[in-house]
Amino acid sequence: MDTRYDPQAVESRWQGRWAERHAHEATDGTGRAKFYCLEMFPYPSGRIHMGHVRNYTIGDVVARQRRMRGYDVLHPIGWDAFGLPAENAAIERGIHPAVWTRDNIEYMRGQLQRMGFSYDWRREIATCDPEYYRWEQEFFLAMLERGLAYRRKSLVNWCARCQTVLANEQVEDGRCWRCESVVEERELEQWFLRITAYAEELLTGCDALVGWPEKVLTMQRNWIGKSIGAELTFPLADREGGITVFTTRPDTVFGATFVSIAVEHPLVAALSAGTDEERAVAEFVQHVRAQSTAERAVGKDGVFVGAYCRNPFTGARLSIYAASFVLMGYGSGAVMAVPCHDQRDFEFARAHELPMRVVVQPDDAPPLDPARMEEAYVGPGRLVGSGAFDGLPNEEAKLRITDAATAGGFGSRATQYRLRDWGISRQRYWGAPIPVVYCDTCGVVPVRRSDLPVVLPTDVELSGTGGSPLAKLESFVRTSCPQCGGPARRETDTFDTFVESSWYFLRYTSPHEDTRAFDRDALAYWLPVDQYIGGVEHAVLHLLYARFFTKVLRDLEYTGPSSVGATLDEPFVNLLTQGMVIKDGAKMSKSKGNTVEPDYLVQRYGADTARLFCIFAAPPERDLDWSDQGIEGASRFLHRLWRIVARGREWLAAARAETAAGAARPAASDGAGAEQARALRRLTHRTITRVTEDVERRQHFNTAIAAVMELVNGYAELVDEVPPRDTALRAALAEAVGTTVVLLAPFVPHIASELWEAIGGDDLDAQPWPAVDESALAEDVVEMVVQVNGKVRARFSVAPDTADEAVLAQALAHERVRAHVEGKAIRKTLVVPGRLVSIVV
RNA sequence: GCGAGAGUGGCGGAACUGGUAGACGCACUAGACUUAGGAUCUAGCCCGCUCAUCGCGGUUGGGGGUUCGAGUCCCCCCUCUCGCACCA
Repeated sequence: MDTRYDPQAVESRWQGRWAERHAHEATDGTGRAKFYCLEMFPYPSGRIHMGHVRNYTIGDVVARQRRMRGYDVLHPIGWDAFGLPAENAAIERGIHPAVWTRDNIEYMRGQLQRMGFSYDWRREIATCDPEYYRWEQEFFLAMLERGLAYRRKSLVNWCARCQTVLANEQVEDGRCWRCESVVEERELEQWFLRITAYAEELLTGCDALVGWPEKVLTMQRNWIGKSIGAELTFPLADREGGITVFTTRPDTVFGATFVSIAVEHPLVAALSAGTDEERAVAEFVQHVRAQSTAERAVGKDGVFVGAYCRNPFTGARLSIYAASFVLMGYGSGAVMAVPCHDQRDFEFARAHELPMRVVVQPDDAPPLDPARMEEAYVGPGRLVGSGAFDGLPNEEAKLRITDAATAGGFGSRATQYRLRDWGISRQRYWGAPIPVVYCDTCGVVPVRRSDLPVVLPTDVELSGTGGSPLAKLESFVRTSCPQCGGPARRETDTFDTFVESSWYFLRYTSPHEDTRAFDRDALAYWLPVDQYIGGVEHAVLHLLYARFFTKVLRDLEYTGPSSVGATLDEPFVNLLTQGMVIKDGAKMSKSKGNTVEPDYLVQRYGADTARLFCIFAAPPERDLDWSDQGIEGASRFLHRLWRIVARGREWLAAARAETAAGAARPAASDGAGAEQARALRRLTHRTITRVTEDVERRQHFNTAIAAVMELVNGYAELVDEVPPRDTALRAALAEAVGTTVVLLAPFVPHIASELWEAIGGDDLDAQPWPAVDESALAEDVVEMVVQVNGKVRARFSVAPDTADEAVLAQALAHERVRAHVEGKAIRKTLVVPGRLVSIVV
């Protein structure tokens, strides 16, 4: 063993050995408990960044530690390989997306391997492989059959110059990111997945996700946005029909003084037709519709449509306004306006000089006067001016008024969700084809399952203009109708890439299965994922879609009861969302030019140092501040540990062998040596306790490292080339050093393996996680703190089992305590066993 | 605006159930070893008073409260970060 630590040599040696031995492959049920550890798979963008290093290091620590704990661990990796950057590369540099993606995967795979991540490489998948996406096409067909997938017109961002649809991310200040022409909205037929059918289950399911951060659950709940209220129909005045509104405040219906409807609402044109307002309304509608969503969010404009409706409870005539802030996509696209009890309605009413009625009076405040109100009153209270409902607390009135509306036939209870169905069509080339064809006689026809996969052709021309390259590829577009055999055209849109990432974690359980999507038994054995780790930026989209897909695939019976498992309702039991990597106060990103290249770190310091820094510098959920000195510190620790072990390796190995052989120990151990040995063993076993807790329960990996450093500090000066004469101390040192190496194995596996070998250990990968020797933890003495009036005045040692009275007597006898107590009356004393004595004078 | 999270030394961060605030690391200072070192080792390192050890006082964004005891619990306020942003 060299006395100098050479990370590159150590790392390539062990990485080679792991690959040879297939060291980290899951074994699929050998009677051991399973543990599925998963990190969000990367997009093959070219090279890994520090965010990946951090994410995958955290995951690797968990995976390696659970393996040592005896679990059968599944720790897979793959590539979220479809997506826009590949197309951009093609357009800008003339490289085919498939080639670009494959090359990136090759390079990044090498990078991940050089980091020493313990993946089961046999299970590697890339979502752009037809062997992968064919199952997704099949799921889509099954969803189509069940009405869970459907087609309707919807608005897209369209660049007329480039002749293409733009993703929201490609619209910058309302302009095309590439040619800077103004982006238009266009209505296109799009495919949707009916995620709203699962809104309620996705919402209530959150309650069971106790292993998820509260933050993420809150974001999901808000995203789903359930509102309970009522639908009320306001009959039109002077003509047939009515306007249905959704409200969460049916208790305020007597205070409604007008009705606002969305500019897209079909009644806008119908009602204004033939009135004096017709022209003004048309202009307003056109004006608002030309605005971007952002512009629309600013103003609270509206215009009278020239017609009236009636309050179904009072019969009062209410004017109808077309208003910019009413959304066609939520509720019924119409709202009853109650200026006194809704802030937007209040502002709108003031601006348009519309009447205001107070119908809820707060209990403990002066009565509200509409003329003097400065803002709407939205708090609780009792009803006034509400006919038969006067005097009711408003919460109760919600139910009573809704019941009355139901009885009267003009209303009902209603629940609304903010969640919209998921539009999955992308007018993009580099994605999985949507497996349907369009036939002039039969209409929309699904591709036969036996004809799957619909393979994405590679012989396309990518110019970035003129629409989807698939649409121009005759050999792809022209096909025959599966139903009538006549000529038909293929769908040229591809799936949103979030579709691929919604089920990849299921596929890892049987990635090479080619006759069905999943081996049910394998899936039931491995799922759910025990620990999922990724960036919080996926808190809503990916994590919600994945939950949705899990439930859909359950209902389509792709997953489900089998010999080894029950129904899979939720994919991820525990979720860890790691923070961003920050440098110079901003997230590391290419555009800001503040990146640190993982390759550079590996070359300069080694993978173990990079891993150690990521783990040690911050707890995982917090942002990680990059620091050049921090990585030096991590490197220094590993070099120091190397030197310590190198210094004593021969006798350490011998001492370990002796202990393993059960050789008699206590022979040559004097009082001082025995005392030192006991103290060291206490430190060693306390460290095992702390590290185990930190890794398994608290997931505070940074403090786990701190604990190991304390252990090393505790024995560093005792390790010398010459072994200590005392055999007990020698054994305790060998144990301490061995424990250090084993505890560090999940974090810095290469150097740990090398050091383990140096001190005579065999296969570190097969080494169990250290067990705590409870007897070693026992303290001979405990330090007691004495507080006088809450201030620490003295400390002294006692045997841990000393009676409280004896402890108190000893505390009072302490000279420093006496100095503070003398001449004063003791009002109260308190003994917290093993901790402190509190005296109040 | 709503929701969530966070404010602790010069810095990253510890302190888990209310019980020694500042673990561990970085930076810094002094010394040792050295031709030299940005290597390594030893010691110091929250602030103030004190020559200094001892000791005393103060200190977890600010203010108040509960308690023998509060970074931790409760109330009010301030600042920052993230998410959703007209959702009726």
